[in-house]
Amino acid sequence: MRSAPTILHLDMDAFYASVEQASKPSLRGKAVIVGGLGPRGVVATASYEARRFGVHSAMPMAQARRLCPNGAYLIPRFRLYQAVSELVMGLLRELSPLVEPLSLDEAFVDLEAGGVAFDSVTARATGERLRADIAAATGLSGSVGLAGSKMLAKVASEEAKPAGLLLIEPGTERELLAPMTVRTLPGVGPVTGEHLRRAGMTTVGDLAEAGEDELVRMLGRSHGVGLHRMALGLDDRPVVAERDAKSVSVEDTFDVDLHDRVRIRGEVQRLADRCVQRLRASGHSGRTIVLKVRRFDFSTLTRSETLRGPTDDPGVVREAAARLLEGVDTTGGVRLLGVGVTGLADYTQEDLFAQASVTLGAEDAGGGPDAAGESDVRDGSDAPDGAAGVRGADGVSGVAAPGGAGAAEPERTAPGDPAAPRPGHHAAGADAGGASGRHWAAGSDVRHAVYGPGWVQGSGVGRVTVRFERPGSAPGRVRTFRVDDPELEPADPLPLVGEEGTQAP
DNA sequence: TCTGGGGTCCTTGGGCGT
DNA sequence: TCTGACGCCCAAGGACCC
Repeated sequence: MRSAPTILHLDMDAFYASVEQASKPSLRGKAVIVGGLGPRGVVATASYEARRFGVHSAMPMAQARRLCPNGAYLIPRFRLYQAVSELVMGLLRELSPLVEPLSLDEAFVDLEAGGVAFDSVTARATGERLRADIAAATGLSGSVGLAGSKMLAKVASEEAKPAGLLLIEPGTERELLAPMTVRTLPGVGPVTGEHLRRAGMTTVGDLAEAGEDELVRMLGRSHGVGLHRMALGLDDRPVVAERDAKSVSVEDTFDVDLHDRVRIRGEVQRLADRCVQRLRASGHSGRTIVLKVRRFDFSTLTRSETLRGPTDDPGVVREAAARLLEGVDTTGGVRLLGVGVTGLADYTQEDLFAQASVTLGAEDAGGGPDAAGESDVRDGSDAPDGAAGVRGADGVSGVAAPGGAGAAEPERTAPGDPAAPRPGHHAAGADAGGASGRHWAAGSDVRHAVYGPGWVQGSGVGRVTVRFERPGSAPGRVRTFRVDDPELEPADPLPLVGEEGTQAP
């Protein structure tokens, strides 16, 4: 806690949905829902217009569609969000070297360390200027909270939403917090919230009054002490610019539960490969391999194995994951599989022990960690590497053969594909524009040789519907083409402001 | 009518060396 | 040699966050 409100928390308003609205003028003022479009998708972000229908983050997509049947449903375009995020983070770094990003759309900034603010007046002015700079650079709005601690700055930005700024004057925090619900405090989710409610505590003031001992008794040492301090408005965690990753993982939820053991093994191998790609891209190796399995009834279990040293060898990770899978009962079906690596080493290093222990050991009496031997160093080349690519881009493939042809692959069905090409109706993997299979994901960017830049509004029955507009333009016209129209091709997103996306009226 | 993906942190309990 | 306390590592699960 410091004496001046010089910790800033920035939270971009409905970030993904706002970026989509900025890049697609016809969606401005409309209900926009970004998230997974498959049968088991959930909402990542809903625009404020959609929230009026009761749609919110983490809600199953099917439920969102019932509440808001006329909304525009889009898959996330992370590369675009990342680019916009970098612009915004750049503006924050102009204020201070101490910037702590929490996600693509949120960050803390220590204004005092940047020398740009030292009291309420200068802090507020800095916050206002930041909001204006973000609007100018991206066309988006963010909410700003200013306070003497991270926790309070975050509470302030939440209160300021949307498109506002709130500064909490030091000395006023306890009375401000007291009437707020316990869920306001970071770390109080549905479970803890209910736990507290049953004990008669619903407001932050109740927690402050209950005292530390009572909260420790209920919630355990760490959580109890932390929560009590927060309830009193006390929080001295510093803004930390660099945070080391602690784990890397990938997981997939399947449209339909997997039963076939061979198929399950294959998916685990794919996930292991993808996980290692990520691991390597981040410049890490890791020592503990984790397999995650979510069963048909949503019960989740994890199995892990710690090697003798860190590895980034795909063969080693694949084998460990496969071994872990052998110990898991999958009868009844599996809805999600995941592979992760924790215990990360700073940078990649060839660790002979790790490779050897997996190759030789592990199977001996009890699978103890004592499987010695350090021969047989490999680079993964002896594993059936080719298998990895077979499934190709793992996009959930929205246009898969309507009616029939499904027999070849009973699992992972094509997502609902009713003929009517409603906006954003087709599931799709990642950002793929789908050049190869001529699959046009709803919301993805395209360019037509004659009509210029646009985006896919929907596709089906051999047709793709494109709206031709760009950031800053007036809402554009819609045209429909054959999915294999040679004049239509996938394109990169245009910048939201400037260059091609000029600020037209 | 269901419940994503990528993370972090905490707790509990067992095994093991000293 | 046995036993208990302690600390550490590992495994598993759970809550929470965006």
